[in-house]
Amino acid sequence: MPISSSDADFLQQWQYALAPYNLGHKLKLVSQLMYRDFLERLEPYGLTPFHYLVLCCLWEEDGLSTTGIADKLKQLGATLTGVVDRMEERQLVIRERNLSDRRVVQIWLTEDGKQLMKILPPIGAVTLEKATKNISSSEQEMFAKILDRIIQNLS
Amino acid sequence: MPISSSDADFLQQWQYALAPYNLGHKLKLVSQLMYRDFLERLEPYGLTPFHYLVLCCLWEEDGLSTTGIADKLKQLGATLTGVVDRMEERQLVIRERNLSDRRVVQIWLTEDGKQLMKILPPIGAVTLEKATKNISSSEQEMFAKILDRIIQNLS
DNA sequence: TATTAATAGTTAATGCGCTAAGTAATTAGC
DNA sequence: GCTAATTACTTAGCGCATTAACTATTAATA
Repeated sequence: MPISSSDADFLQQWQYALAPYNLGHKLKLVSQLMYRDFLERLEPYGLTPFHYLVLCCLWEEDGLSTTGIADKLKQLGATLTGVVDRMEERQLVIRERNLSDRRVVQIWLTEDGKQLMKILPPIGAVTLEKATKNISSSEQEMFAKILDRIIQNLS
Repeated sequence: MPISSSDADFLQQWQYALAPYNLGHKLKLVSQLMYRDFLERLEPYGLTPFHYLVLCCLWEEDGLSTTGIADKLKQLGATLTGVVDRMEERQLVIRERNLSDRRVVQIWLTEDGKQLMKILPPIGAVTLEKATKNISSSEQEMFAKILDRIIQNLS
């Protein structure tokens, strides 16, 4: 049974909500394309974009708890467990139980993790600049503000 | 060894590239928040946002090949294999080898898959409207155009 | 001070998403 | 018309991401 013309009319009505045209899919795509580009640039270091996110948090404030990082990045604790496991294997960080509250696990940069502070941010900037090369500062600013509003709307 | 003031200066220089403040992370977050919201609304149907994407493609053109869908959604073929596997298990689609080119696998909607055309688009629209409730049409239009430019830049 | 509730973190199961390698089938080049 | 290259798809292995259930610890309360 082919799609009838009344079905086509129905779809037309909702076109703004249909992939691959809708905003949600475009956002997914942009996020994914930036992920792919950055992942490729990180490949020589055996790191992932998520490792970079966690390192950024720790460069700003070393010794954060698992929940502290999860909150900062708005990610789930269960996700952090796996990521920090792999970062610990790669000797980027070490885990340490907080003595005054033994439920808390604090995460500390190793010397390797600290050294990457000089290396990774410029690499992240390359992906960012490739993505926004023909977009003016004022456009980028407006764009970022709309992203913030959507984050508010859905949080 | 605490972060020294010269390290702090260095980070300052790259702040636009550092999570959780940079554009890449915000884009990831928005994409993720829309995914979560939509996934929750789809839960009663046992579907995922990716199933919706594939269904949208087939509602527009039934019988697309695996590669046809992958291209439309800019996803990798290997990803589609798994997603279509699960959609076939849930009897949303069936796979069929193309007789004139037996490398090609065509994907056809089942009756269930067709029926969802009347149900899912309004649900997707709810997530979309929640995300953009306080964003004017002209802002949304500009926003979407910037997304398209970034997609071009990274494709 | 026992009991209960809340919090921090982990584990397990499932579903994307990536790369790399593998299998068939088809097309191009000689 | 044989060989080599290309194309379509699948598989396997690993890294997120989500939910739900679970352990350990701390806080709240009767």
